[in-house]
Amino acid sequence: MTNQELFSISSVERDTGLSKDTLRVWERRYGFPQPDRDDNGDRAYPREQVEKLRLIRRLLDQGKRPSKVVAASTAELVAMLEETAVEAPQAGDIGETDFLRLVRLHRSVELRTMLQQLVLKQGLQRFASETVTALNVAIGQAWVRGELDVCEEHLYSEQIQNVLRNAIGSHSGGGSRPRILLTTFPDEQHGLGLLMAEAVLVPEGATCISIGVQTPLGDIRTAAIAGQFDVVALSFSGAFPVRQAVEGLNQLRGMLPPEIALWAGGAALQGRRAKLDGIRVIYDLHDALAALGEWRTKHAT
Amino acid sequence: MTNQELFSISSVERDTGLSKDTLRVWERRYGFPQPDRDDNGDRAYPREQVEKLRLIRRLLDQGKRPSKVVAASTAELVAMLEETAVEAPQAGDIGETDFLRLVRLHRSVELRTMLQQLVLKQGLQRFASETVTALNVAIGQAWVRGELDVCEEHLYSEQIQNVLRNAIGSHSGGGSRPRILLTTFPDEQHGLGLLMAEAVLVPEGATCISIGVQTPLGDIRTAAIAGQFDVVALSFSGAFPVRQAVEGLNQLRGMLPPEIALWAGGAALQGRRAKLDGIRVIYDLHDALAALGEWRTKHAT
DNA sequence: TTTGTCATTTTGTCCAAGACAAACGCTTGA
DNA sequence: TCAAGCGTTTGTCTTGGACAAAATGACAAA
Repeated sequence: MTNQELFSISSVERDTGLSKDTLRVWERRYGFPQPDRDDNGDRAYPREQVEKLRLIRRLLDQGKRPSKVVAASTAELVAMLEETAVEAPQAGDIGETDFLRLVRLHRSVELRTMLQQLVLKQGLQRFASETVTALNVAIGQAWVRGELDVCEEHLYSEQIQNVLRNAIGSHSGGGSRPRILLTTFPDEQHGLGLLMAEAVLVPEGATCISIGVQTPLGDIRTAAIAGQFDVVALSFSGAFPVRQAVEGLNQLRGMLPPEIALWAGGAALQGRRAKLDGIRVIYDLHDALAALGEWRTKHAT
Repeated sequence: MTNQELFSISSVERDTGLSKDTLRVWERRYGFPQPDRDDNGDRAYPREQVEKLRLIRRLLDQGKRPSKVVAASTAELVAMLEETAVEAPQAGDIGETDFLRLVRLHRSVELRTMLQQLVLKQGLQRFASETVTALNVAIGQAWVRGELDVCEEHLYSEQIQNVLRNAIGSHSGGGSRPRILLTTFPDEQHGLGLLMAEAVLVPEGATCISIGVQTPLGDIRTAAIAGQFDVVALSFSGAFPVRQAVEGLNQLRGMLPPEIALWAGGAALQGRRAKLDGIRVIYDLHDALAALGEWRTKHAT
């Protein structure tokens, strides 16, 4: 499968997140990718094409259209990526360069120490809402520039998780209200947003229960009712199709009893607000605090 | 997509882990599943067929052959599953019934408290190597019996992760040897095994760095060398195809410099030992301790 | 009894080209 | 400024055939 420098269509599907069908139809329509064939007539993708596909994937996630990018040259793709790169919000007390250096050099222990010190210095809430957000952007950009490999991205993600989960754990709240259920829809894989939300809400005394990613709608409803939750909070990464998010949210709103609030946040929803009756859209992590305040005002006994 | 009680072929692929191709070819060959069709002529799987597919998946993971199970009735499947159900190892200080009750009732806070108390009482190592193992089995069996839904499985997994990560974090070792890199192969999604291994090894003073799941082989090599690791440890869940594991391990062994040890553990490897020259197979978590001892003896200065 | 080789099923994945609905982006009209 | 209409783009689903890798079973040799 991973022989030498050639990848099967399954490997490419896994590595790029593009379905086999999509890969085949792009080849037919745009002439790219154009894999070799092995003895069996099966597609065999050279490494460079797979890497180009990853760049394309990135651009699609940013909203570009396939017809504009799939046929473009690698140089053009890189140019587009650097053009659309948002300027990173300042990471506050952290030298972004130093940070990236630690990730790139696999200095995992130092990386973790540094993150933990930041938590202590800034407090959990500010760390999650500002620093982690900024670091995510920095990592994303470095990835676009080809400065990181998969493994380094993983390392970063693991260490952030460790630090956040540890810090959240030490805030063991006493079960006060509201009780918030955190999760994502079935097609969403990224769970870091949930952890960041938890990090902001738990210090305020909310009881947060995360049930991880990819929960079917019916199960969310069951869990929310059985667990006597006050709020169900969903997270959507930038890659999540907006349409699907809106549709699913409205459907879930109809399934939940009206006394359970529904919150939705994440990159996919930034700038959207229409067609979401009865749903509180969370625009950033500070806004999550505002939403919590609103809920408490409304439910003050 | 998830309208009412009907699921698209994509949803079923996601929920069961069976590829679209497999679903279609089973329908052609064995007459099951036999989905309805929507207005567009697309397959629309009723909920009960999806659930039956999950039972089948479970049996396949246990080594049954598709021809024997795909055409069988639901009752027969359940019978097979209960027959092959291994008797659960005793969970030690925990009433398994009590535990399952907490998961099933979504008493997440109590669940977490109970787990944390167990860690304190048993110590992290015994907790990970005995209790968590037993609980995993209990959860798996309850799931087969249809007593749990996806969401409850997620809840359990999240809470275990929280407790383990917290406990590991408080053992912050001082960077002593060996330095162990923990990860899984690209097709492996389950990361709990990594965390359990970490929980056993960290209290012994090893420096464990987990880079999460699904790391390409080339990246593992790069990370191992760049991070100056002494050991690379891989985890394989029961669902992982043995053949692929052995092949990948041998390939990785060839890519790594000989001074870096390679350890492999997890349900998929239990009972295997052939064709793994230069690889230390870890049969259970106690054995991980033995492997650590061996390494230290060999590298004593 | 165990071990190794061979032939025979079984089984998952891949291919091709066509079809179509949903989403997009544009223009038009209020 | 927003809503509605209309081509165009685009991902997913379809069918049926093909084939290699894996599992099984039969048989011979150590």
